[in-house]
Amino acid sequence: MTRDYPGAEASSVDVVGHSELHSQNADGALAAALEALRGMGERITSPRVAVLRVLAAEHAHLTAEQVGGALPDVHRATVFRTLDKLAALGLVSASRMDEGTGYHLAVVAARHDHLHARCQQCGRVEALPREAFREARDHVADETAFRVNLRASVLVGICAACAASR
Amino acid sequence: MTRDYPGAEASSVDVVGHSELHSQNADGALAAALEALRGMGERITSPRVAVLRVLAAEHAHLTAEQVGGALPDVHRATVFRTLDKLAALGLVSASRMDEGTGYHLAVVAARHDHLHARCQQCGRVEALPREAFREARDHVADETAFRVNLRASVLVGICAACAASR
DNA sequence: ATGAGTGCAAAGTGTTTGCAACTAT
DNA sequence: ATAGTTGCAAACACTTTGCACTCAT
Repeated sequence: MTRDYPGAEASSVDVVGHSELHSQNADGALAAALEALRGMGERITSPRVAVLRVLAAEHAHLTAEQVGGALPDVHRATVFRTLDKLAALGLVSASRMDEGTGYHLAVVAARHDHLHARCQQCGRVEALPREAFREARDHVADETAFRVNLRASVLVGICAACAASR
Repeated sequence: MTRDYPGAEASSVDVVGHSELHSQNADGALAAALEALRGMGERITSPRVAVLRVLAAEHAHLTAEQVGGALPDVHRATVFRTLDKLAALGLVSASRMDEGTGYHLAVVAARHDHLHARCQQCGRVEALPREAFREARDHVADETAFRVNLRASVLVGICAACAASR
């Protein structure tokens, strides 16, 4: 489940302190995403490549505006349509954040098996180990019958950097 | 900390299966909120009373649109301004949900010491016991230095009703 | 060649703001 | 009386849509 696409050689990572790692694998992830796109019979167009490249380069969740801002030559409407499509195809995962909908490459997300956490102060989204919350989730499921979906949830808090600077 | 305002007589509640309970205390909570408003030297106006009444009646998080929809005689701009103000005063708590910003009475939130969970299917927000997640939060804080703020977080999952109906 | 995908412009949403009238204090 | 609030309308930012054209297949 972890190595099911090319360019996944550096798989065993700790979930936090990840940011550097992604630039290393960015093109691998990009290639993988394009491969997947092609495999699904979808067309490889320059806007799609561009959007995927942006998402592959940044680990953080990016809003449509941020993606569009990084790609001045791609029309905004196309950015929205492309992100929607990629999300529908399952290639990127979308989650609602304070600033709008945030997108990032699903392969990256799946590989990390993480949980999203957004810093209330700086707004950055980072990844937390999901296992830590599994027990709590199961406990809650037993007690209340509500089944928490950790993958889809976004926790909120204060990141290490912001905690340090105050 | 739990009984610090009038109308809080039914305090010891399990956090789930709460919906009925709120209608009982709705006017108590409303009175408390108005009392607090007054105490802060704020003016008691009919839009404010109306908005608070709506929030006191419904336990679920309501969006500005829902509140406004319930109050056709209050101008939308006023609904937004009122909710903003009440949130700034700390009388209502605001959290970003899929459908926009959700608001509910802070006194209710504080009393319940809960954690928000939104059903991916029906969209309803319910409360989960917060304690279940404390350990996980502390564990994550030790390991990653990210301090999860459970009060501000909104988990996502499938509620009991939706899980049953499929 | 041909239909999916794109760019553009225009229309929707949901939210905010300037200002005159109003009203709780 | 008077400062804080409201209603209105207009502005806003973000997202979606209709349509003609382009380009990957």
